[in-house]
Amino acid sequence: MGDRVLPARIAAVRAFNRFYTRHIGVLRKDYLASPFSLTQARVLYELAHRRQPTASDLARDLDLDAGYLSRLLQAFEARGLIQRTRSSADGRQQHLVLTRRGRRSFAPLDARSQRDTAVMLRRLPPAGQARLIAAMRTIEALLSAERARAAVAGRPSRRSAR
Amino acid sequence: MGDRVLPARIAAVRAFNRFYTRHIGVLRKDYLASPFSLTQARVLYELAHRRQPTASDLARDLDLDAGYLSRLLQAFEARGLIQRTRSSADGRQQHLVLTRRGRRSFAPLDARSQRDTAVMLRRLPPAGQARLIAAMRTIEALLSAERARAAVAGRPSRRSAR
DNA sequence: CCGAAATATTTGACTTAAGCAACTATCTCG
DNA sequence: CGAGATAGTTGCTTAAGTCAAATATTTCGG
Repeated sequence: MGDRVLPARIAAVRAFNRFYTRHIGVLRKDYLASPFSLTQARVLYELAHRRQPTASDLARDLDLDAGYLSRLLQAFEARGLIQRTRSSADGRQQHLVLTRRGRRSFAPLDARSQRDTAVMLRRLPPAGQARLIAAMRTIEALLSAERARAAVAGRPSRRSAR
Repeated sequence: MGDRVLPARIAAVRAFNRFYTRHIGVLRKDYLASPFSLTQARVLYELAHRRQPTASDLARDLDLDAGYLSRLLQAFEARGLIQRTRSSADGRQQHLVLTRRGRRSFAPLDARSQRDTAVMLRRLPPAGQARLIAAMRTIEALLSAERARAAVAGRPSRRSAR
């Protein structure tokens, strides 16, 4: 198993990771005005876009510690943002749903993120926008295909490499 | 100033941001084995790749709190990883340099990140690698041009919108 | 050159985020 | 049934990050 990957390519990927780390950090700052942390916002986003996920669904997909998430959800419930109902199929799990109030709280956050993204895009000419998005799609496609391959390579039938 | 940005484009960008947030989170995990946190690693990286930056250079570029950074640097100095010398040009600032020991400590971290990136790239066919990197370059170019434009639009001569 | 305002860094006090391990309640399956 | 798995909770601890006040220098108008 030789190296075979051009150093320049490695450097380019790492440069991008640094760049985007910073970029996402900037976005993170923008969330600061809201009453939610970035992690909370990510959880709310998932809750808003799925049908009745369980806590472990969220923990797995957002890669959050179960204990941390549990407390986070407790706080959401205390604030009346979500409702939790024990699964009838499996009594250990609970299905999570945003309440009307939860949706109302999340809406401005989502709207703001949408607006900020629009502002950013508007600074680019339409052709630039298209190129940006095409590039993003390319990366997503390549990296997720890559990750699938890695999973197969890792172990034939395990759920995650915890 | 109308909206004018296609909703599908906004959604695509936001999807990518979520995707990459997760992706970077995974990378973050990989750093856990090292004796440095992600932020520490980022600081070390900057120290390794610049000539005598000041603390405020780092704080600005990595978007770190000055107080937090100050303590971080103190710890590095205590561990003998960096040396700080007061600037002769401006006595308030100090120039930071990695010591030999600092470089030695950083080397394996850097090597590991390099190796991990290589592993990831190796899973893609060469053409895929090229497409990935081209896409990354495209995004970097578009977003940094965009940011420059935003700065100009914001205020004609301010250093940052703190 | 003086003094006000700006800048770089430090320090103290505090809040929040996150991680780990142990524990309870359910479920699965031979 | 009984030995693991799995879902979620709780207690405990540490790391990360924030904020404000303080100190030392520098800059610059008048």
